[in-house]
Amino acid sequence: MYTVKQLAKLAGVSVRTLHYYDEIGLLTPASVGANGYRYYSDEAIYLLQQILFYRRLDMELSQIKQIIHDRRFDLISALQAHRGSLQEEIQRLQTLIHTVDATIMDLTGEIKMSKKKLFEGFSEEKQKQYEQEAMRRWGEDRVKQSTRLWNSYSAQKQEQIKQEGGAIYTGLAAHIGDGPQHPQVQALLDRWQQHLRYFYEPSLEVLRGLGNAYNEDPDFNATFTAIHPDLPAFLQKAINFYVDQIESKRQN
Amino acid sequence: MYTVKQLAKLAGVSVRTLHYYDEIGLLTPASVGANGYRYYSDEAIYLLQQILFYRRLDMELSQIKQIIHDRRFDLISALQAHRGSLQEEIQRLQTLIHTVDATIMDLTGEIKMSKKKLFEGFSEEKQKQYEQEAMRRWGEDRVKQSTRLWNSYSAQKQEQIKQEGGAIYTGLAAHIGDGPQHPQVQALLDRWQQHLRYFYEPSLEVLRGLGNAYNEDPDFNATFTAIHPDLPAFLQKAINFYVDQIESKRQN
DNA sequence: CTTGACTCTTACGTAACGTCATGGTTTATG
DNA sequence: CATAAACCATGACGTTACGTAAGAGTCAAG
Repeated sequence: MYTVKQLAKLAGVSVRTLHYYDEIGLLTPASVGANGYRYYSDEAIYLLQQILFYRRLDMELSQIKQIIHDRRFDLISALQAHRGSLQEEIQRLQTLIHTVDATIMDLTGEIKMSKKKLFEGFSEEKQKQYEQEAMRRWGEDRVKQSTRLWNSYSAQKQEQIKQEGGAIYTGLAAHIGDGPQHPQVQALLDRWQQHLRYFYEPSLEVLRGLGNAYNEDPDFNATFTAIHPDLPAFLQKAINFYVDQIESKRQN
Repeated sequence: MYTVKQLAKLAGVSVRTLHYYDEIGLLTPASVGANGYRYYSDEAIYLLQQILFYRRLDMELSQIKQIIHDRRFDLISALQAHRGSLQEEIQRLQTLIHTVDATIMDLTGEIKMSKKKLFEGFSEEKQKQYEQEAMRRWGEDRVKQSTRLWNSYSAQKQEQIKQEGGAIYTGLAAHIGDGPQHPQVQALLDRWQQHLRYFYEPSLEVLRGLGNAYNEDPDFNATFTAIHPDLPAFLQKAINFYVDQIESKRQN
């Protein structure tokens, strides 16, 4: 038999918590003395540990109550449903982060750059729209040249190139956790630069432009976000670091 | 001038919300009539929209109050700090999901399989511990053979092999969003099977064992989780699908 | 003047306790 | 055995951002 204080200390919770759990019928003492004192049995330790386990998973006490006391309750389904809501919450937070990023960029004025849609673009109406801006930024002949270059590929080759582009982006997404300066990230940017040959002469200027481009174009943005919600911001940082690095090497 | 109802309808919030915002001094009416009615000016629309924007980012009203009313407040830093807490929350939820997964697996009895630590293992004390279990499962000579094989590589080659392994895992992590049955995932598992040649004869049985192994071994588990929190569960599903597919092909 | 739509303030409910406040009980000590 | 320290109890308020009445006053239209 344990008093509140003893059980609380054993389980590492507060006395108030035990009072509350008694109040809502989640964990009731085995007996109550004539003085009103709560006395808990050994079983309470086990139950409390279960409760604390589920609580750590962010489950609501009402649901824990069912899990613990209702034997017919389908625990697996409950856990799976809980897992689902955790996933949804993560999704929600990730879009929030994305909005915050966009807001920060908007405020710091790191915007107003080029437009370009690569592995899905270079075709149809959108292309013309991008072309105009690109011509202004990079000069008419370079753009026309790259368009000719692209059109010279077979449809199959074009598809293959697009896939390669996609692989690079997903590869970058896989290393988001490592930070933009990670060697593997820089290596992928190297690959990207090579990849850009399929479209035009891959200057660092163009690369930097692409890195900043997503912010102005919702479609471009959405493309990267679809791969990974953090990719746009990550890309920008990684490219900036990459280009700076190469440019400083050149100066030496 | 707008009454509460009018402003509420304009902004898509409840009257109670406006009352509350007035109460905490977040959005006060431009004037209050002798009858006690609140009258809001056009500026309130603009302010309210700002408030609602920050609210959508899950910021607390007290902080929004500072942002809106305290001109000296450092908005950028606040947003960055907020971004940080969102990130932390995501991290926390991801580890929760992982725990939930482990619990579900534990309950459904999808456990008790092999142990093996690949691109970080095959060295030192841990190896012996794994070896014993492996011998029981896969037979003594096969294990000894694989150990001999591994030791025959140069240190540099071993490093390279480990890196290749890592690349495959990060590749898999990049496709988590596509689901375990995605062609690219299956292709990566193909590569994995090839990769396993560096260690031993890569049977499907071994592959399936690896897929299930993470659950029993915290270290193995941690290795994959470090790459991507969802990778362990994802791997297991993907491998099962992959192995099933190949085995059914064989039968035909 | 009535009716309906609108306004106000007051206040409880939400989740899971933390934090007093007040008063009774047990245990240790002199 | 008296007293103090430690422990027990219940009650109630505070936390966040409102939702949801309740009760009462106000305004415009018919």
